[in-house]
Amino acid sequence: MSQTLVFKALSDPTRLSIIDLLKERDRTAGDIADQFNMTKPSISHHLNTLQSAGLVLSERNGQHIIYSLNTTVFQDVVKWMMDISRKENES
Amino acid sequence: MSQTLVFKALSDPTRLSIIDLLKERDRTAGDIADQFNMTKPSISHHLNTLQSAGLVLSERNGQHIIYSLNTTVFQDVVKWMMDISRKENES
DNA sequence: CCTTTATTTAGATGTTTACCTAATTATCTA
DNA sequence: TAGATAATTAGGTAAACATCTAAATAAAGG
Repeated sequence: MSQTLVFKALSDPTRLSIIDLLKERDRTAGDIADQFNMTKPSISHHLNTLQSAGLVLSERNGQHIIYSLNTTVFQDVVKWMMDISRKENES
Repeated sequence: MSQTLVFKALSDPTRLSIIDLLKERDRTAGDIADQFNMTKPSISHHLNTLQSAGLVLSERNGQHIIYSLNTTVFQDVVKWMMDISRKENES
């Protein structure tokens, strides 16, 4: 996991909203795009950014591509962050 | 705390390195700049980005400005992330 | 006060990013 | 296999970002 890549993927409001949607349930690309006032290609680009960072997974199901959260990467980031909260001089 | 602003601040390798340095101990702006192959104004800009996101705090001490981590914001992000790991359909 | 040291602000420039429209690829079904 | 539907890739543009040099601000010390 590239730390920078993950944070870059999380640094856009549209992508954070996509994560919120996927938190409820897995969704197709079109389903996700319908929730936004933005073209499908733009959403596709955002999904690709999230996937490149390892934050989401995709699986084709016939004509549809279903996106889901990859929670393990979130857990890795949590570990890194908790380690910061617990600073050297406080450990 | 603006989620997007925090992640944007974390999405740069130089800024992540600055956080690593501050994890060891509080440091002056010049001390931080000395650790990088980059001009002081550039580092100053990065510190400003981190501070705007609430990730670091600064305090003037005579000629020096001392930077430190604001761990509470990291903890807030951890909470948000842990909530994602624990998805609706799994709770 | 004048000089030195520490740091930031301003202004300029090349690169990256987010978005759009148009075109392409992949799959399903009649 | 032709037409419809789902999604991505390609190409272009405007805004944002990282970096630099030069100039400005702030404090310390002779």
